[in-house]
Amino acid sequence: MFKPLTATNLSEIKVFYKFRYVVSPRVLENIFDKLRLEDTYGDCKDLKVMDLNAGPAQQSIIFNNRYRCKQHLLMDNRPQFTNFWERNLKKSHFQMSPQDPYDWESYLMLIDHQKLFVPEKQPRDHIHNKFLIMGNLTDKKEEGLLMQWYNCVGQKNWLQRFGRVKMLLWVPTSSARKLLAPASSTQRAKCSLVCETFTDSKIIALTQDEESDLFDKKLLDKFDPIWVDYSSTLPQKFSKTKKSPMCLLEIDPLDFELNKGNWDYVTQHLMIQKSTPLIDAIESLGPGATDFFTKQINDPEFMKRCPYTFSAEEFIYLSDIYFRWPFKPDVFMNLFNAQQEE
Amino acid sequence: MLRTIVKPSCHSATITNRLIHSQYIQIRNITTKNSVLRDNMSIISDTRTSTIQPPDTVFQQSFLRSNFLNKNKNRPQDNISAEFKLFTGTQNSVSLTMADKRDVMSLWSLLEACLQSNYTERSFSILKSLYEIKSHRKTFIDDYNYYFNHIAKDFKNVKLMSDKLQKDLTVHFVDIQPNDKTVAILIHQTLKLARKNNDIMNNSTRQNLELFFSMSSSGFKKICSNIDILTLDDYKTLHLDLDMIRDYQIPTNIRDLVARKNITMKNVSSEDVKKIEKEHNDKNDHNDIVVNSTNLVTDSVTSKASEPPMKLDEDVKTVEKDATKLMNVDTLGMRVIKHTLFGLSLNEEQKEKIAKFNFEAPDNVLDVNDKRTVNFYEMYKNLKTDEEKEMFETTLEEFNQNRQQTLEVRATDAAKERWRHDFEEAKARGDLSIQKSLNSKLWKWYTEMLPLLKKEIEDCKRYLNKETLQKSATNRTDYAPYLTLVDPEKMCVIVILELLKLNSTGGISEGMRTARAVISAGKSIEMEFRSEQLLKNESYLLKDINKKSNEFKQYVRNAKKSLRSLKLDESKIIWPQQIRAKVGSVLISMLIKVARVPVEGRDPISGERVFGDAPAFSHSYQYHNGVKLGVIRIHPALIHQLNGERLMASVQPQLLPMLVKPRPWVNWKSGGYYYSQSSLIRTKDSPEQMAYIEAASKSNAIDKVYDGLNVLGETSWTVNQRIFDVVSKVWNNGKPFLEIPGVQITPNYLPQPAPDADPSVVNSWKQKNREIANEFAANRSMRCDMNYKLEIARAFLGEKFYFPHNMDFRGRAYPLSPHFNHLGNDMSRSLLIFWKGKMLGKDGLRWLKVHLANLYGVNKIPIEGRVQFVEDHMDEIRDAVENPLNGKFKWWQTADKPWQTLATCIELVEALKLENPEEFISHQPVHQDGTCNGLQHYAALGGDMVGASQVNLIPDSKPNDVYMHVANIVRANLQKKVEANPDDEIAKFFIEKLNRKIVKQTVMTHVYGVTLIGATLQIDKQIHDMLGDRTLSLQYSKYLAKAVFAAIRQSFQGAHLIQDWLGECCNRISKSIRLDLDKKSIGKGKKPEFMTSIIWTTPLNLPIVQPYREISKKQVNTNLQTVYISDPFAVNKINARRQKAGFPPNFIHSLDASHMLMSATKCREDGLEFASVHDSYWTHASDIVTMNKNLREQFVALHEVDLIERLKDEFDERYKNYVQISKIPKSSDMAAEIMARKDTMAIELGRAVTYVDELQFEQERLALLNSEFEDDVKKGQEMVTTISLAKGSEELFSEKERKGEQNMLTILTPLELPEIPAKGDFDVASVKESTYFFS
DNA sequence: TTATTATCTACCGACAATATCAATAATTAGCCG
DNA sequence: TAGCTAATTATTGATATAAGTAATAGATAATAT
Repeated sequence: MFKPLTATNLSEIKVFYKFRYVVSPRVLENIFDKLRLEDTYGDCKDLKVMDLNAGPAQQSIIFNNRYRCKQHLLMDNRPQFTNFWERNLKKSHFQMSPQDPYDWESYLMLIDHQKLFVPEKQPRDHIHNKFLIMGNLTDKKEEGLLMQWYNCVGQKNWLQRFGRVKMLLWVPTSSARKLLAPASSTQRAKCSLVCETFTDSKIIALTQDEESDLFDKKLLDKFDPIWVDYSSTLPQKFSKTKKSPMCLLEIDPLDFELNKGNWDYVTQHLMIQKSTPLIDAIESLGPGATDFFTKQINDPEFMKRCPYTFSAEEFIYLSDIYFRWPFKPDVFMNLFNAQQEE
Repeated sequence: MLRTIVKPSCHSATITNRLIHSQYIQIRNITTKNSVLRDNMSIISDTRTSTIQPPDTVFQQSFLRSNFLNKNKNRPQDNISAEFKLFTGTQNSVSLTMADKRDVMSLWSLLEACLQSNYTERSFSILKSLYEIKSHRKTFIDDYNYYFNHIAKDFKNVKLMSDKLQKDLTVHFVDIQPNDKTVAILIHQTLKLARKNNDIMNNSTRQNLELFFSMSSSGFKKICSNIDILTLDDYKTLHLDLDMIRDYQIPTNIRDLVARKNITMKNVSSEDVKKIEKEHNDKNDHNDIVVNSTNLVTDSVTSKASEPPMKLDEDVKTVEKDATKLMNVDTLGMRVIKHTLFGLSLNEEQKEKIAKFNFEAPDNVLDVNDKRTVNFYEMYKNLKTDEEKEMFETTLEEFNQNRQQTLEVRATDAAKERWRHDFEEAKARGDLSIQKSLNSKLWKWYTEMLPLLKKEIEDCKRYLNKETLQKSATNRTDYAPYLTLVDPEKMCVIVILELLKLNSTGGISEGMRTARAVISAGKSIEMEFRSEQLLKNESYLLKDINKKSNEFKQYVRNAKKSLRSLKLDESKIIWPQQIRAKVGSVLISMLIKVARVPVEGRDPISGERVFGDAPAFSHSYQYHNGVKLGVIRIHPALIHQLNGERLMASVQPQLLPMLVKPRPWVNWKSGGYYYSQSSLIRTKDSPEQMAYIEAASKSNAIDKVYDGLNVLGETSWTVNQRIFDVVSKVWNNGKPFLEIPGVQITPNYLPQPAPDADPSVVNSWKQKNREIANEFAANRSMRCDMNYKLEIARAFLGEKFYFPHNMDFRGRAYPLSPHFNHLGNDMSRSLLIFWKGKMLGKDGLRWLKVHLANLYGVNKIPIEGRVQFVEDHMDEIRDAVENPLNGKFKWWQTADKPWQTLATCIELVEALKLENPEEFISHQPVHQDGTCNGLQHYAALGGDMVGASQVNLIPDSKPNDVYMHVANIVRANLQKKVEANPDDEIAKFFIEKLNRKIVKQTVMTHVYGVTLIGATLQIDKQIHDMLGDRTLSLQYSKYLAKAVFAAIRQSFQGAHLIQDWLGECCNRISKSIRLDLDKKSIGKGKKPEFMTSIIWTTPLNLPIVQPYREISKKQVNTNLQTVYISDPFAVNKINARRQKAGFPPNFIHSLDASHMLMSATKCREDGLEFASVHDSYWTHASDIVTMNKNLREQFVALHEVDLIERLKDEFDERYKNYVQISKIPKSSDMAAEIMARKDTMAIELGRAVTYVDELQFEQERLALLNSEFEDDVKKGQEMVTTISLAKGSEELFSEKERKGEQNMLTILTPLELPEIPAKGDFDVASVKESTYFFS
């Protein structure tokens, strides 16, 4: 049992790098109550946890007190936090890594080279029951990394190569809104499709603010999240720009099989003109796409619909058609374009 | 009834909006259902009123030094004077606010379009809009005249016409007075009607004419000067038949034509013609060859209609150029050009005439009947006497006049014919050929697109005629007037060529950016339209003349020739960018609809090959850094057909080298090509720049600039065939050679990693492939560019040609024709030689050798050493000439500039073959380059002794090398550092490794204001291989960059002070505001936006306006997508950073440009051929000594005036009543005073004082001071404002004080520029004796 | 008014984001006795 | 048909987009507090 950090401890941290962390033990306990991780990890005695951008690590402490997992690694490369650990977590049994969670190399190093943290590889027929990823990406700028982690689920690489590894991520509420936007929502974006196609994502908790107000009420009702007050978070003093409304997502990867390259290409291009009827938008897949798709789909009503109304399944259907197109352009062509000259 | 109730306008509606709105209401009942005016103005949306205003005319009076103009006029050869002109407020257009100006421009283009398409009603409503723009009123009559001239031709009688005018000017356009042009229109129409009704001598006609003549106060002569209105017949009738105008009232250049009583237009007796011909010939003192030669030329304008379609196969085949065939030669664009060149090949008669020349040359050159090249250059070279040469050139010139016209005007026709020809040929061979032949495809697209386009044009016309009641497509309302201007056939051809040309541009490998495509397509249409207009205007004056009379044509031609150079005041109308985009997109979307290509693919499931057809183009998007980018993709199948090379289509036929001397520059819009309009200055659509140039042009202040540019344009060139042969051999080989990359069909991408590979692996794969794609694209574009160059060179083999020039905004000259010119790379330079040859002579031979050494890279040793160097390498040189590619030594290939080296080797060896090499006729340009020209000017300005000697301004026995010098200083400084600190590893490293090359780029770019990090990266590029580690090498580089900066500062102290002074001036000016600025632009309590750009005039009076402003872009809807384009007329605050960074280099460049132009003029006076590449000057070897002398003298002449002082004087006056924002310590007395005054002001006003108030008070004070009444002046003197109190604050507080102090008060203070730094001891006159100044 | 954060980084020739949605302005349609 | 409101259409401004952020580091402008 490691005592949760006190306000005095935490006041050592001066800068939060625009991130936000829940530090109230009570709120954290509530959250874990709701998560019911026991259902997945049982007694947790084989559970390994990777805690990315762990920050003040209050959540890690509460978690570990509760579940006593086999291995718990905190990763953060920001001096405010690593120094804080140095001073306050010396006696904990956390494994601390000062590497950059942003850098893919950090994981290769830890797992493949130094073998300091080696998760078990499990088949994809169930959620991984010995490996959990926790993380905090609450700065808006980290949205890119969040999307990449989501993408890793689709690619089955990075930490997701070990199986369907659950992720508990604190993310900006605005990002969560995009990710969870259902079909026919105006918020629907390509990343919503990533989320819907590759994961089962749920809102567990969120801060109440103007961002959370923008969430679709029905959606929130469905998740029935825990409302977190800013008083249970750090930093306490913040300006408008550093408010960082945030939201905890429980992300369970799904089992799926598909040609990701084609799928990416099709979704990306169609979602550019998401409110344009398919019949008009489809040609942007390549010269002659209209002819081929119209013939293959053979459903004028479908062609009249707009991409933002399509479900994940419908996009898979479209990317299957794309796959069958003999004259399809190389989906990687445009990845190499557009660089500046000397 | 007019609607009288105007709804209250909304908040955001600005002045212009309101204006438009009210007009709309006024005009409603004139136009029908559709509101034309809304349409008129719909492209005008952003309506902020301007705050860019040049100083008003009150200021201007005092600015113009009265003696300046006279002085200049009387002594055109005058040296540079310390006087300057400001060109402010001299033009109405300048004093327009920018927003108004934009409205005017938009309306102009619309007016032009509507009139050309005869939408008179609509045109009239546009006129009304123009009339409503108050600031435009003064010149409104010109617009009205334009309109009136168009509609006047439809009047049945004179009464109707004058009634219309009467009504317009009294009812609709109150207060507008007719001017001389209005009168000219009335007269012309009256005469025309009279002629038709055969009552010229009728009394009423005479009465009408007399009445009209009396309408304008400007006098008969002025009225008669409208040669764009009055025709030759009119002049004749007025002068000869009616005797209403006198001889001297007729414009001089056509007086001769009119005065000849015996020529009537109806019947020209053959005797008369002979007489004329005789007179003409006598006058020119030509012999019979020339007389005959005149028949070489047919009047192309008159013959155009009746001319049979070109027969491509025959023409092209008969005059096959005798040169190595190039790979990819069979490309579209070049065929067009070649065809036009060949298509005008000599007919039998012409050949005969040419054969009459007394050639002394091998038969193959002579025999024009042989199916070989007509190589004018060989012919010319082989003529024996100067007389014959001169005669030959005259003949060629006349012959080329028409070829030039064809080249500029008929290129699209030629392309189209070519396609059809290829299609028919392919059809004859069967379906397969059609599939294979690119041109056949293009023809098919063309035929399919044409009906679509015609239908669209019909729709547009219906819309414009209000026939259609249903809503038009929203974009059509904007583009409709413009789409009806150009022949649809031409538009199809243009848009097809445009799309093919843009393949692989903008970083897209199989396509192009949509934005760029639509805009350039629109621009091309506009250019075509403009060119047609020019053509129309040209023949206007003579349009009534009987065209059938064959003999008379010659006469006409002569008249035209004299008129050609006289096209004054050409169209200043430009289509708004949005219109270009819309026009372009409608055409492109049509092409996308019809253009298809056969394609081949593989069924992913069965694996079978599948054939089909697909659109050749498709519209799509890409993401670039998460940002969308519209692209037009080209189907890979078509890309394949283009064989990996970009099509040659983009060689805009209008912009090739010219076959005749360019039209001389006479004003800012007139010069260069004959049928495509170019502007003196390459303004980036900046209205501010244009306004100043126009003002300068109108006041005839920049004639010297024109002179200089004309010299550059008159230099005649031809292609160096021997180099061409070598280059084409290398080219066809397809392998990399020197800087020519090898042929590569597709990039060799790395295979895709497994889908579940680690992200880092995927990323590095992407990264590497991106690099591969980049390199591939770079190589291809390089090869493409080379291909252009070679193709143009090939087309112009044996031709005599010229490069028309214009200037960038600093005054540096550039050829108008892209790709192939003397500013190009080593290869294109080597392909160019002077058409005229000059005997080497003693000096020439020597300089040819020096030149060779310079090109090789041996240019840092004394002249004699260079001569010696060449003499020591004669074996290698001979080897290079005998066997350039497979010689023993391949010496030339190791040169700095290999191709030019080879060219010079050949010239030298040829000369040495002669018994007396000094008698060799040389065509090779020999260069004289300044040693770091920017620093030369800086040193002269700063009077630096050390600096001046390092850049060879001071006579010396050997040339100095700045780069070496700087490197040495750096090394010495490092040495000291090591002595002080033996552990300084970096210093030690560089003491060992430092060389000239490492510092060269940094020294060079230092003049351009390179920053520390920029220099660091440059140096890093040089050294990172030595160190390997990236972070380490950057660390080292930064260290050295600092050291280099210090060293430069050390040795060019004076120069540096100047540079700093320029920078500080710029700082202050760009943070200043006009006292009388639009107060509304200042937000409540906010700081005003800075709008003042740096403006100065060069020693040649060219006004230079730095165009750096924040750009504001808007999305514009087009048929394909929205495009994001900037509105050039938007009023934006300046970009202070760029203003500051750009000013020092721009100022220096404006000086070196002046130097060049002055030198050019001088050299031409001395009879030299002259060309320049900014700071490299070219002439014949024999003339180098003269040129060098001229260069030095002109440099001295330029710098004899203290140019910095001149600049300061100019700034002081130009920015006289400007106010800058500054900070002073709160603790100072001045601050206290200002605060106190502010408090009293606040009490006076009863509220807190704003910046606006402060400005208002100061303005009041100045107004009082300038008042006529003594009382007021006295009041003004007594008045104290916060700003008057702040006078002198800049000098009062030093930089340090400002930095150190925490508590600062922001104040407004009159703009004051820092004192000029003291000049060093260097006397610029010593340059006259400095041999190595340029070498 | 001051502290933090974003931007930009050598001149010229030279060359470029876009779809969508919500809010608001402008225009048209419709209404009635 | 005048004069009003309702309905429709056009315009404008804000926002999201993708998804390694190649390296650098220091001055300065812009923005938020």
